[in-house]
Amino acid sequence: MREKIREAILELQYSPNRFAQRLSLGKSLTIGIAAAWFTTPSVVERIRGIEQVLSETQYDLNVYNIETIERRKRCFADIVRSGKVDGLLVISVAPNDEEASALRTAGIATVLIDAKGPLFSHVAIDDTQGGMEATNFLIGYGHKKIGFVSDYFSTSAVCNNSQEDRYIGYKQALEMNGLPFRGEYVRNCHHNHEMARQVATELLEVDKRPTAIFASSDTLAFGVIEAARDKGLRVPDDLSVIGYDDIEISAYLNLTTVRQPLLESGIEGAGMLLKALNSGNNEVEEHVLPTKIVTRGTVSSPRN
Amino acid sequence: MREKIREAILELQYSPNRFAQRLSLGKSLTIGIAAAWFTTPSVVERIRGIEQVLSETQYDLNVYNIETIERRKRCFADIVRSGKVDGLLVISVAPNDEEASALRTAGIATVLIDAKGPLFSHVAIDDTQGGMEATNFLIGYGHKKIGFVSDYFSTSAVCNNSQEDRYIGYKQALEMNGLPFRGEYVRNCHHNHEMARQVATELLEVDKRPTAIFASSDTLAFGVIEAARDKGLRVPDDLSVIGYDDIEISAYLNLTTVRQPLLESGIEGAGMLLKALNSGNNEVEEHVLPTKIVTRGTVSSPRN
DNA sequence: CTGTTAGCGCCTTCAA
DNA sequence: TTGAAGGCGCTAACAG
Repeated sequence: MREKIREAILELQYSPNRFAQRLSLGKSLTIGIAAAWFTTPSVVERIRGIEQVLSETQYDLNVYNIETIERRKRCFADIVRSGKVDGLLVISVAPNDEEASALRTAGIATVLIDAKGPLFSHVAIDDTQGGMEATNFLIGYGHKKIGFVSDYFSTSAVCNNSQEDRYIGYKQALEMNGLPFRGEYVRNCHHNHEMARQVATELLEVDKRPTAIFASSDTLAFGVIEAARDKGLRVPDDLSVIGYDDIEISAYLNLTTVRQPLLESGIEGAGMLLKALNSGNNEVEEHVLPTKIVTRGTVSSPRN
Repeated sequence: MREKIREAILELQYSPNRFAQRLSLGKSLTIGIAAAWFTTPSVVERIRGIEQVLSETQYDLNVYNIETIERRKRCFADIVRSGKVDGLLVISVAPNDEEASALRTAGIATVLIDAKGPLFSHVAIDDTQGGMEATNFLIGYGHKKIGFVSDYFSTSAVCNNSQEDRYIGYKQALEMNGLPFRGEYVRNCHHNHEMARQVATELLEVDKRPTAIFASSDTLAFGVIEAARDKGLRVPDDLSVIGYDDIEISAYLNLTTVRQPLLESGIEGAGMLLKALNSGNNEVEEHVLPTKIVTRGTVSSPRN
């Protein structure tokens, strides 16, 4: 008799109406991704990992763009109120305290990717470690005057601590190796290569200019290289440059850089969320993914 | 009395349960995007345009990834069967006849972006025109031996005719200007710069090598430039190169290229879909967006 | 203009 | 094991 039903299901191509299911179950059967997903290719790559996992699943996927602070606020508020999603993946953004507790009390399982927060499970990249490795890598080549170029820390709208963590790693590496920290070797700018070019130009005019620069993203690294080119400095002969991210174009431009496991971060994050959703428990789990140096052509030993 | 209800709504923060609404209305109140959205930055940019429009709307947004032919099939089948979406935006892919009529009979309003199809409204880019303009641009500089490098036409999984259209434009421009078409000036390869580098290398070894190459995408153009560099040819002095797309990195690399209105295509497509959804009529509308040449540093007059 | 009711399609509980 | 019924929250049609 069960058999008969099974046959009928096949014959009629029956599949349950999701909307009725949701209404009846009081669940949305949907997972949300909140991300500033148009700002950088890396976010897209993480989303790709998530999608890879969730497509094997019954869950629908809703994507929310939180590029501006206003949209971000609206998005979180909406999510809590509407019950649109059973689980939420937040990429490269840490919800503030208010948002976090709202999410928590609404019982929405939440996993942070590329961000940390005390209330939520997260899969973060060890940016401090990555920054340290990058700096150590330069030191290993014999550099002693090492500059650092990064975004402004924690831009208000959408932020995690990755920029700052890389900076911390940079400082730690200097310290570990008994190298002095010099404030004028550190520059911040908005996140595009043109701005990086400007600040790098200044940086290269400093007294006892750096022989190597660690840029906290590949995009910035390209600006640094432009600045070097402007001044007639050859890379890596006169100036070594290491980036961070390993975006697609970096291979083409032969940039030595620090790669973070983007796809994997999405896969892991989605896996964690699924587990939480299935088990119903919401212990906070912390995963930290390692970075890896990709050696290409923009780092060498300093001359003289 | 209406007033009382309004007050209560505000006071209780009431908002209707979307799932119940959907069930009752028999509508999904959702718009789907079907795209191979991880393959190229341009797709992401189009999605961004769509999102910009739809975020002002009551519609939810569901994104479907149709990177492989199998997923594509499953996606369309699922969409028609499940009634997951009221409207569908398809990016850079033309549904085949079977899929198209299924969509049609299921009454799912569909708009194609960067693709054409007789059954659906679409906003397409005039790639033939763009290919013609690029070629004419080179001819305008005095080039007579012009090569063409592109993807293989219509890769099976996910395709529109853009590559082929650009090729047609290329041929038309030659013809219009009384220039001979030479088969050995045309090369196809898979879509990455490494492959382009290989075929361009061959192309540059041809008897009476081209003095200019039109690459049907910027990524391929970079491969062409690499090939030129390998052979000690200077760009643009010894070889002019024009690309297509104007992806972000092209400005950085100073590539002369053809820009297509990516964001706008998303905005327009979403607008058309909304209009169709609201009016209920499903006349086929055809929008064609123009391309524009971005003059930078990789094209000059041929030497001697 | 206000109030009531049936029904959307499913799941869960309880009765047979 | 199988069947019947109530309810999820809303909309639409109808009655007062």
